[in-house]
Amino acid sequence: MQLADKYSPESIEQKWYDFWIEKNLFHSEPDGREPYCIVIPPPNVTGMLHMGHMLNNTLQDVLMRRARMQGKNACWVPGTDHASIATEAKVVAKLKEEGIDKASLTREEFLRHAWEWKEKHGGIILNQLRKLGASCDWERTCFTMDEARTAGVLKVFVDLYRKGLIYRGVRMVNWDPSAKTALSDEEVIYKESNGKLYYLRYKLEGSEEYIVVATTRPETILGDTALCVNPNDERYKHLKEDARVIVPLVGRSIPIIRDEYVDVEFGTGALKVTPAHDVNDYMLGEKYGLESIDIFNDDGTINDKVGLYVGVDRFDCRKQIEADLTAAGLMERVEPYTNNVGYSERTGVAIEPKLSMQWFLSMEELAKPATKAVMEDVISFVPAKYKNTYRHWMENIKDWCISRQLWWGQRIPAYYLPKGGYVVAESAEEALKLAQEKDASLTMADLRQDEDVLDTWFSSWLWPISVFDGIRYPNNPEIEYYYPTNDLVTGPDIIFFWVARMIMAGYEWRGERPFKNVYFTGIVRDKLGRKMSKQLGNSPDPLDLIAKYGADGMRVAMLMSTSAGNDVMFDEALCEQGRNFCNKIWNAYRLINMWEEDSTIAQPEAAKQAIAWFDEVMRERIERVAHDMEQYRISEAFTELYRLFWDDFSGWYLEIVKPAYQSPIDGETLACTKHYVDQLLRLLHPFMPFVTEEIWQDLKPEADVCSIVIAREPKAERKADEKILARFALAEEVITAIRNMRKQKNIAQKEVLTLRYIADENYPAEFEAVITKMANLKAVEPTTEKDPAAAAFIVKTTQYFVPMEGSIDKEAELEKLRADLEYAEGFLASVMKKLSNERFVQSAPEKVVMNERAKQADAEAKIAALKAQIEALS
RNA sequence: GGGAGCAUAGCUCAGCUGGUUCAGAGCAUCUGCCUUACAAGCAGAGGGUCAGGGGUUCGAAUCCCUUUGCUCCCACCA
Repeated sequence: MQLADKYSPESIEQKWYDFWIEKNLFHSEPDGREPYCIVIPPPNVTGMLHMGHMLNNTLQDVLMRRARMQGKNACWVPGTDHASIATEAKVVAKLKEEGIDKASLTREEFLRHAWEWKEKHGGIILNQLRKLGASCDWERTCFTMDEARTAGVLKVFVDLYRKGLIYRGVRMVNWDPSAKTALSDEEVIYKESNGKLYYLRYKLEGSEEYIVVATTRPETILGDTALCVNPNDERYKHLKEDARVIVPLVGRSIPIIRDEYVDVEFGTGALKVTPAHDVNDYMLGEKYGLESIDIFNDDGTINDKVGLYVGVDRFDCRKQIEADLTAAGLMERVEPYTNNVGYSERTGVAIEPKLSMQWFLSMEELAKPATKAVMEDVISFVPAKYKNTYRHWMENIKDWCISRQLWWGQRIPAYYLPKGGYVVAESAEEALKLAQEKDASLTMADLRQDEDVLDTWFSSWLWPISVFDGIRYPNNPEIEYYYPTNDLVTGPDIIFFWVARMIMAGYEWRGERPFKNVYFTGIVRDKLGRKMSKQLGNSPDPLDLIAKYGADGMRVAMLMSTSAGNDVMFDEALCEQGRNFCNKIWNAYRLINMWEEDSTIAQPEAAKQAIAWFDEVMRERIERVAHDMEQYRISEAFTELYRLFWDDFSGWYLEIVKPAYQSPIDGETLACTKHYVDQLLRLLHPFMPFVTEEIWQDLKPEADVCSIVIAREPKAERKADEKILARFALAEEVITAIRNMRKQKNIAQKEVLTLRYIADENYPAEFEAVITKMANLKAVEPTTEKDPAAAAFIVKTTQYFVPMEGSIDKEAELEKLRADLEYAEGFLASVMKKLSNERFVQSAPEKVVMNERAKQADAEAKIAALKAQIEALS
């Protein structure tokens, strides 16, 4: 086959992906082999691929493809998440564009629109993953809200309810006034905001005295039902036990209560208490039996409870109240103030603490086995530093608010009865049966299902089980075979949302961990260190990058810059490097492909030597890569292979065995070289699937294996011979020294030279042919005498001379030699200092001391050689 | 307020149980090459007080303390 001189990914990637699908190489069914399974962190069904997905899925694909090549039954389950709030918000926005108000629709109508939207946009993201080369088992694609998953969720809800872990009640929750739903604590993000601290005057009833109260939220005075001071505060000791104050503007009379909760140091030491709109105030309200006045509508506007500012948005109201208080002389002063305000993770609006009726899941018992599993490394976290974070959260876990006031999601399977009370069941039919046990006269029409849906994470926490339908059918062969899964690759930002809860669910419904290892990736940042975001516009479209540099190039960029738990500073230059590497691989193959075999010619000595060496290099590198991968040092593993291919194979091996232009190559060398290419491609394939497949298919080393996807990973049958590697390194040094000399003395590479050496044990005689070829020498000769007319250098302890035509610059040579000598002597001195230290010799391990003695011997030999050369020259 | 982590070449980072693979890699820079696989390349070179200070040790980039600077997580005194 004629190959183009540049690798062009666009023409081959689709071809091979289609081929893999056609051959069904990514599909897995339970069989006798060892399973290797990853469940994908399901992206939002209507989402688009971003750089974070790229990183995450590249890593997963590397793990998958490697396991597959190890002969395991590899199964990567893809899917999407219905993402209740995010998707509902998108659908609402889209309807609004069309002039449709959500409020004007029935639940059924809205859901029809939502499903339509899902059918249209859902799955785009999964197609994008194919472009990356993701080897998912697409036949297994799941959706958190499809039939099987939904049935599982309902079953779990009923199960937890019957176990008494799910309860319903009025609690202070995080209210999102934009999405008009409650949120879990995890969905609230606290950010420092520049606000103001307002000092308001509360007039003491029956007196002209004012009590000044500091607050950041003056609009909540509408809901004030008490004022609170610390009982030990001298400033307020004069107040009567039953003293009352008048809420400014509102005119309501409220009691003054005394509680040590109030910080004397803060503000004026007086606190206004609004039980409906502040968590701490709520607790005070409970304690002292205060009235709770909810002043907000669900959308954050003021309701008509008080009759003031009705319908005004909370932030407008704050401004108006500030003005009105000032006008009424009730505003003492206003100070700038920085405090933390909670915002909704999804809609970005400020959260309103709100009392409301919600469903909760009691977490304490669920957390126990899950905490233990991680702390005892039954499930191991990579990097381990996240164990602490995890433990802290788990040990202080709060009940999970699982109800959402949305329509897009799994509807809570609770059915209310006409005369009060409710039943919980997986279906309306079962609910009716339960209801009829209470009251035989009830009919379906009497049941009213709860309006709320469940938190999205209430379905994703079952993911490793539910993708195999293991909730509904806990003994089915699939779940028995694939569960527990092996690795989970995800970001640390969802450690609480998802990872922790999956672990809890795993133990609750399988009595077993859901996965063995969790690999936490970092966040992808731009080269300035900023998080990539739509708002900043600093996030490149990954598909553009793939189009420009190829999927393999893109994958390399991700791999080069990542290590577990560390953020990725993304720079497009990395993609370029990735693309260049593809091209390097391509051209190395092109070279080999051009060679013409002549089985009658003898194998050159240099080629024999190169093969002897490269066999060991392969062994060593295979082992190192395996070792790195075991520890999830994926970036390091890849870098090893990058250097192996580029430096060792292309830079050294190929240059050594390369026949002269248009000369044929001997059969044995060609066969060996092709074997190396085959091995290298296999090693690289998990990282760079497309380019390796393209070349492998051309090479066809195994007639009965249709794709490199299912070819076996190379193994080192024994440990590498360290001595051969070390000896070759000496030869490399000699070659480099000669090249250096050419450069310094302006001798063209083409000009052939002679090398003389004074033989000793550090002369790599077994690689003499390599040296001859790579340094372009006409002869290599042993000698016993120093040649003053030659350029000289020393490698380890061996002296080398390159006779020069014409004179050499004696002074320059001498200067260099003297500098070397000085360095060597300094080095020897530091070694001797250690060795003459009795305590060192006594306390250091024998190996270390031996090493120092070897250093001493080497340094002494080198010094002797240097001195000899200096003498010969001067 | 509590906790965790980071600081090594211009940039991004390795450096695993303290000791010859200890000061490294890639990118960038500089020099010389369009040498018939690859200029998306080849051959070379320069560049670091391992954040500052102290300690432990025969020996510290590595362990301990401390200062400074940055990042993240948790908590939320209005």
